[in-house]
Amino acid sequence: MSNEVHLSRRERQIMDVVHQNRRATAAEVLAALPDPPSYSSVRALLRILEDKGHLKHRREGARYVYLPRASRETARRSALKRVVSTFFQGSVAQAVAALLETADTQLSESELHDLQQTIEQTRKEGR
Amino acid sequence: MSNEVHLSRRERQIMDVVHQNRRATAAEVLAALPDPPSYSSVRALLRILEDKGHLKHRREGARYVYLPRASRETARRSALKRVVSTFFQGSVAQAVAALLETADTQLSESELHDLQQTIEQTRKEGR
DNA sequence: AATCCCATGCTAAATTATTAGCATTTGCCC
DNA sequence: GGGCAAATGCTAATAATTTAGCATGGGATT
Repeated sequence: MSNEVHLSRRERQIMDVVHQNRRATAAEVLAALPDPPSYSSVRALLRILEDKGHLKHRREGARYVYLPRASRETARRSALKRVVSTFFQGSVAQAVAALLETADTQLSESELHDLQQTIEQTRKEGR
Repeated sequence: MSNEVHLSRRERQIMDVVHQNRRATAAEVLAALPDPPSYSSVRALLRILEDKGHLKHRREGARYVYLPRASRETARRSALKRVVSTFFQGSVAQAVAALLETADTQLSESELHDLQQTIEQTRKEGR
């Protein structure tokens, strides 16, 4: 095993499922995986991800519920950071602009309003 | 070979390098890779990525320069989309907010101004 | 045009990742 | 408490990825 920070294909798919659901059992992961392998394989990978420190689990009745070990905030930040640095040459402003220009996302009036507030506040805080 | 849309670990690393630089030679990819393998390995992977349709190359003097086959816009959109759906439950607004709150990014006054303009325009366009 | 340097093409071997099987454990319901 | 259903632990086989070696070709400089 590479034991690096970089996940393998399946490992990443599984982490994505767990992040998307916040938490997931082996059965849930299996159901959400593309080209799903056997139940057994999913469990093996969950164990590997836990060994590597990416997941932790809690017993819940008879089964294990897996959760990301890193906080939601941390995971979000690092995912965004990667995208901004890889695809936007580090420009947060450009990334935000691209998000806003995404055609298939309908931002509600109130969401837009909130964003303006956020930006206004950011400006005032002088960052 | 999996031939799926999902890239392997090295494949992904290499695509990231190419995206970050917009274009890259084998030597440049090698220099940018973590835990760099041999030159030969990098070239093999570049060829695989080309076979899979993720990269194309141009001859430039004696060497090949590799470029993403998908347009920059497309690549950006799909990267953002994945992050938003995986980590933000599909909420673009939350993703934008998170980008703005990232502590280690200094947004200049003028960038913030531009963003406000963009949002203003988005509101006017009624999306 | 010969030579040197640095590039590529191809292929086989080594390493990692992925998979499923079987044995065992756990919880629940009767 | 016994038995059933459904979970986990472990391990070995298979498949995919990753690697490097060796042969070959191109281009610039002399």
